Amino acid sequence: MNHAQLSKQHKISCESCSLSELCLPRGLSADELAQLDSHIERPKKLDPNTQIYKPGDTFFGFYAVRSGGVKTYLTKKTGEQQILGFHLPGEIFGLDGIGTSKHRCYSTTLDNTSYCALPFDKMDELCETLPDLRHQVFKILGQEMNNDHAHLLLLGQQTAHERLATFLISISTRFKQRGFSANNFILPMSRHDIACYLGIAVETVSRLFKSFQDNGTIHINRKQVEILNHDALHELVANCQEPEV
Amino acid sequence: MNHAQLSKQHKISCESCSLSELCLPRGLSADELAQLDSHIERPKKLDPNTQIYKPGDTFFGFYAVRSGGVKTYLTKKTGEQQILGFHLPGEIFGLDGIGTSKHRCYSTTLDNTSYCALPFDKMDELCETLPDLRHQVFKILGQEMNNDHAHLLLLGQQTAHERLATFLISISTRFKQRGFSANNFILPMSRHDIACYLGIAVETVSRLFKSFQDNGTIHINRKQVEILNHDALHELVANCQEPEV
DNA sequence: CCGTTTCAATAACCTCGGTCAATGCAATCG
DNA sequence: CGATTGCATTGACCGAGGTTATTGAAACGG
Repeated sequence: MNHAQLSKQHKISCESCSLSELCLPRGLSADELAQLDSHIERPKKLDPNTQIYKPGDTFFGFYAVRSGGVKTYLTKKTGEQQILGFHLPGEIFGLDGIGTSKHRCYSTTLDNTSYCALPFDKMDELCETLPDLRHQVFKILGQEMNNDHAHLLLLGQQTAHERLATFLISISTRFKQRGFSANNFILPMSRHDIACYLGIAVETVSRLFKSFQDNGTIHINRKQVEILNHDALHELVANCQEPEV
Repeated sequence: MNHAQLSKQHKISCESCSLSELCLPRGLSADELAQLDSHIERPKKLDPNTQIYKPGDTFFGFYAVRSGGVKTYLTKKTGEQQILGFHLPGEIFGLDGIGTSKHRCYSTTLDNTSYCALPFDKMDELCETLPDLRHQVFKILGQEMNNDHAHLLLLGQQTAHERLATFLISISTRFKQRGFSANNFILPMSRHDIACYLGIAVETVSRLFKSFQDNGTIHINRKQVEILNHDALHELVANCQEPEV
């Protein structure tokens, strides 16, 4: 992203944002959007590996990734991380601590990253007068919960193969939603981060990427992934996920 | 629980409920409580192992356990369960599906169980006029999220020993909050359920209970647990949890 | 451009905990 | 009360994946 684009970005509103259909404004009317918009703090640009908040910090409110990517994670006292989620453009993060008014986890950029922000108090006020926004907030909290539940199923019941396949499918799907190729993309996170998200060792991630490559399912070079056999990937996860209802 | 107690229970309100400080009404004024109360459907009594809802069912709203216990879980296509949570008296469940208006998981009683219920639509209406209730709702959603996050840390980063110790401490703490003994209680769930919650095999649960008993940490007979060495249990989990902030 | 650092890949080894199978033990019921 | 059923325990075995150590390959900084 060059400087011209960036400075232009600072002037944009939710209304003109290409991510609005994936983000908080989804489903709001023009009038509602305008009210929301006026309280949103416009993109802040951050370097890779920058901490946005840490446990104990005062809860702020909604953050929405605008470009780049963010990881949220917990640590054990010994330092090992459990990554709770990767957040791509259009996705909301920062809601942990909505219950305690203090953050419980860490949040760190993966890449050059910019995000928009909406303080919880403003959101709360708006919720009083804008039922659609209130519903949207519940919806986002609900999706967050559903993501966590799927992640619990992964960590509790899936083999390492299944976990990595699930992960690749999830990333691929989300890139596609954002208008990028579903079959050719660059992983925004390190092997270490993938391992911490999936609850396996880095070495296992390496071995499995190699094994997926050896049987022709994917081609991978560093962070560049090409999915060669979409069906093979889906077969791997066929029996380890929630049945469709 | 005998019939006299039960029929008496049907007449009670949130105001007179001994669990209200653990439950949805927590922190509400008398007036707010009255408004909330009028929309709450009073305890329904269920047999053990009764399904309350399943994936695909229309989302109802808030359920609060009044007596007994409830488990919520996902399944893989092959049938294996991942238990997402055990819900003791005063705890809220049923919020999965708040995002999609359809439930995503199963919910089943562990025991003879009764619960109160508040339809989502009523809650939503009340949220418009009762800021305290709205905050309480956000708080409950946040706690739910924090629980899930701690559970993710457990499944992703803890050994089987640590998982079982964490589990025992959690149950013990929650019994204590409810006015029961922290060191002598009856597990409301089967070995199978414990295993599914912790992401380990039933056999491992048995072996670990035995090993905890052999080194004098606990005494266990079927579902009856006595914690003999509280400190030993806490030492086991000392390094595998989120540091206090 | 080279030395340093960081991240990823590979290999050898080993252990935790899963799987399979048999047995024990309680509760339930005809 | 003996038979049945379902849950829990125990033991033997073994393999997926963790651990440790080494090498390789980009990225970075001077």
